[in-house]
Amino acid sequence: MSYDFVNIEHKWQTNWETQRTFATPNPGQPGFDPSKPKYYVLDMFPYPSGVGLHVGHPLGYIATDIIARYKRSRGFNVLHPMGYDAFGLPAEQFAVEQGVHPAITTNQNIMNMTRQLKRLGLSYDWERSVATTDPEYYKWTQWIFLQLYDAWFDPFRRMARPIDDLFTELEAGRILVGIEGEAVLSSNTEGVDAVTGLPVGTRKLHELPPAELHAFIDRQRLAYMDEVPVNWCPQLGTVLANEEVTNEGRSERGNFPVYRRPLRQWMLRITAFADRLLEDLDLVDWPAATKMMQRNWIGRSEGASVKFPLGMGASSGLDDELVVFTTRPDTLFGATYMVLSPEHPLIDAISTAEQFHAVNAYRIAAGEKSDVDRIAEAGSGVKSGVFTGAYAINPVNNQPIPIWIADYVLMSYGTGAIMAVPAHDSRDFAFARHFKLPIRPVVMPDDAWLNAHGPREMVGGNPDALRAAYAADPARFDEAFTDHGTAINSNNEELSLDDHGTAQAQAEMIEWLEGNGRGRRHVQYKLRDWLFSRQRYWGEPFPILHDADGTSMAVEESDLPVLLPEMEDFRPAASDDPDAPPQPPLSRAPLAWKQVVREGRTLQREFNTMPQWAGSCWYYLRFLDPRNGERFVSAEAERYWMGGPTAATRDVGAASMADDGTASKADDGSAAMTSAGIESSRAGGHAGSKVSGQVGGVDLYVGGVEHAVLHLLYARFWHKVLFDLGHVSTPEPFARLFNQGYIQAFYYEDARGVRVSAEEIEERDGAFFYQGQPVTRHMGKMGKSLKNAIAPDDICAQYGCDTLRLYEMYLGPLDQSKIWRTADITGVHRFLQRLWRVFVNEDGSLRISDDAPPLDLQRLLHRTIKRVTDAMDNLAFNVAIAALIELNNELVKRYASDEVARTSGRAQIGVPRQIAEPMVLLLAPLAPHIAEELWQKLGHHASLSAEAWPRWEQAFLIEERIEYPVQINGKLKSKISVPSDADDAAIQAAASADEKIAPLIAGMKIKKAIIIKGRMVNLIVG
RNA sequence: GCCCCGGUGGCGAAACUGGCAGACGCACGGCACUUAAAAUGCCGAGACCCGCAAGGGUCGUGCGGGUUCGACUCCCGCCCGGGGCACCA
Repeated sequence: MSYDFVNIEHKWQTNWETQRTFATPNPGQPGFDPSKPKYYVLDMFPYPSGVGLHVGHPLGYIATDIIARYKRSRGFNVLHPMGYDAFGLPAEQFAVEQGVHPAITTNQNIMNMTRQLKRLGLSYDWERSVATTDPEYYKWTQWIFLQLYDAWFDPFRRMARPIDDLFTELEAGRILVGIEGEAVLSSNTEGVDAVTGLPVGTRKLHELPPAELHAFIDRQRLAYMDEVPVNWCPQLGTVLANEEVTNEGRSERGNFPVYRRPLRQWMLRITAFADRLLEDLDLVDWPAATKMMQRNWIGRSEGASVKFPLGMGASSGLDDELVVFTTRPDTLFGATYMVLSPEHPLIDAISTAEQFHAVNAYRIAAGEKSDVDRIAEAGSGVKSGVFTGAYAINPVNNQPIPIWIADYVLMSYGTGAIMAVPAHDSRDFAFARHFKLPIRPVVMPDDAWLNAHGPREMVGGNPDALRAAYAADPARFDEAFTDHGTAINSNNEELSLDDHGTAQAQAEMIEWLEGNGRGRRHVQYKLRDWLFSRQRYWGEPFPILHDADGTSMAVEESDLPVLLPEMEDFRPAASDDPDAPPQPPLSRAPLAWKQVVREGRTLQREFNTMPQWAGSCWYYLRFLDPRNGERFVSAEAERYWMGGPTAATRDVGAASMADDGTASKADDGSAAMTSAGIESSRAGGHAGSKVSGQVGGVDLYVGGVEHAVLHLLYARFWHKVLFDLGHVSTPEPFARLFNQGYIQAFYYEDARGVRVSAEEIEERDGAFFYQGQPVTRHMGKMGKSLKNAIAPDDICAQYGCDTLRLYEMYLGPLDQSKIWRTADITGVHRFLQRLWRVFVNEDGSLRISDDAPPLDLQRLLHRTIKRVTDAMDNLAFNVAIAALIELNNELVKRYASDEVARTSGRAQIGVPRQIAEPMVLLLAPLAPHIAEELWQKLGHHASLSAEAWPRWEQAFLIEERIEYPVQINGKLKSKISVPSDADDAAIQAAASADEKIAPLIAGMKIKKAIIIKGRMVNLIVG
């Protein structure tokens, strides 16, 4: 009987489903074993695509399945769920293309993808499956949104707290309301009023009219509405988050142009968590590249904010000041001009009449400049700009300096204004040279730099002369000196930085600025708040109601979910016009949905929907308890599967965090660096497994690197809010992250550069043809757009999914990109065929003997167990498969060759059961169907998924004799075989006596013999 | 420009903590079985040189140095490829 994979695989997939083999009980449920440790292994869930899977998609799913099966046999309670991220643009666009309602296409696609995934034999607990579009799911997405809406960020404690606590803080006078309605800490030392002892212009709770109080509270929420410059994509008919816009200023989805435009939108206050999102990366075991991307995205810079009073020419009449952020406060004496971004709001107020025309012309030109132009300009180093006619006063020397505008200063970072220090910033240097602005050196470079960048005629000259030349005119040097050095020209009456190193000078300058109320230490982040609303139909409705007077309020928890209304026309209001107003499709919903009457007042629902990312921010929590109708997840299930610390431990951590936050100067929410709690857990070390043990969370999370910032940053943010509010027990959601590589394949382009179907390519004499026409071959990520996708269904039909699983894992390390070559499948397919044949006779009977296996075979088995086990622990499945092939080759050699069959008589000789059974168990996570079938043939009635992983015994790993390579002066010359218990002297004697070695060392003196037990011998002769 | 990751036979790749480089697979060559092919099994194989042969020698993990008895592995300086960030003050 040959290896009939079609029937075997179908049989076992059906069996697993009907026997509920992989259904995983929660604590307290029947069948739950509390004595076992837990292991939560998770895939990034897919969106249900209309074209289905290609063989690149399951790469990660196969890997997690192998781990899930392996961990089960290692005695863990394994949680391994799968679901669908079904809201969002792709699903909606597919529905629009098909002209079918997205609810229908989404369900069809989910069914198709589930069928495809089940065919791969993946051991998911399908009973836990969720779709983010299910009202029973998005009810809780809305509920979490309300947690954000009903929370604020307490800068004292550096954590999210219920909004009601804000009243407490107002009553206690710890929080005050500032001039512009902003929150001010009473501990703020800046501009304190001499009479009240409080910051100037601030008011306490009882001084506020109710409407202002309401507006103030709304502005503190973690989910708030604000009019901000947003990314507006008219062709998608929606606004987009910064993370969804490419560097070229186009939409990540669809590649449509995106325009910046002020609109009132929902925002989530992720910036409040910037420092914790940054610090806690040290707690998790993630790929270095992914951590790096998150760090870059958060973009933390330490420095100072500095106030520059406006001076001559300023027409505002106010005692205005210009605040800038700098990472180099030590160079303040070198600030010879200032630059505002062209969008800066102060420009109109300060520009002089003579310059107004030029300023306006520049502003318009800058606004029309495309992002591509700006990038090109940045690359070229050419700077454009215009003088406003106004001056500011440099606070350290009271000198007036001109204020320019230029588009190399971005409104979206810092304050949209800079102090320019041309001597020590390359952009300012280029600008100052171009516009002949003064360049004042305030940091002396080292001699090496001066030599490398000085005027040609001075190279190699006297260092003193070079220094003098630099101090006299840095413009003679070919670039700005931007490194640390020694301060010069940096003294005033109260401050002398000269001769101090940069780090010291920075500290002294900040001290001076703070002492004189001219500035303060400041940490700046690139991260901006998360634009959370979309003008699309296929998303979660906001659980928010608006009153006619403009106030908004939360939908009652008991009224959740707010169902997405049935609509025939769900299409977005797409347009080519950048100035077209956003028109959320829900504004066209039936009146019965749009209007809600509460306490006699008619309220209007929010018409925006949530973005794609909302559902994926917390799905890993819903899997823990997917059918819970009372809570988003039960506390018990959450604590068990996420493995968070016990309640007692957590209280200690929270207390220390509060103490530290209170003690530090967390004035603007950015100054407090590290909390004691985080510092101490960080001290636990950097080794992955140790750290993940401490932090809790998903034990292994596998997915593509494309989510390095978007999904992973958003999910961490939500998780931290839920953690602060006491809804989850761990500070981080994903203890260990693994990014699998992509599957690449050849694709083909015809003479016009149009891609043609890779399936229909013919190869002749190394050239490629499509329908007779020559085409060129390229390599790229497998997918629909390159027309090189291969469906797993086809491979399963032809070779079986065990073969597909093995092939994908055997291609190479999981985190690398790999090239798919269907022809190469034959290698692993042969392995399974040979395995089958060595166990099973042609008539289907088993070729197994109950004889004790020979010792050398036992040793090979135990070596294999060790190798496979180590490989599994390292996710090195290619190595595990190689070890199994090697063992199988040995079995074939001994028990299946024609020679053996002829001389011994078939069925008389078979694989010893003591070898066969452990081998089948080792194979089971990788190729589960054939393993189950063989296991059953071996006489077992239950699924092998309940069997324990084979153990290797040290005794079988020890050989009687060890073969030592013998080197002379480090060069391999011979090999000797020595009893494994031989001591060094015996080994050396054997080596010296070896027939190849003896003549080489004859008459020489052995200066030194290096003998590494069990490894090698190296004789040093002279 | 800055940051991260990588570079090992014709190809995909192994190599624990510095200890026999190339396990395992593909492709390839030879042999057996076969009318033949396929399939299957066995054998061979890093490159170069010497030898009829058995065998022997030299070189070899991107390049150049260094540390070490010993380096794919550690250090310094380059080259190439992939990815990320990119006027972020």
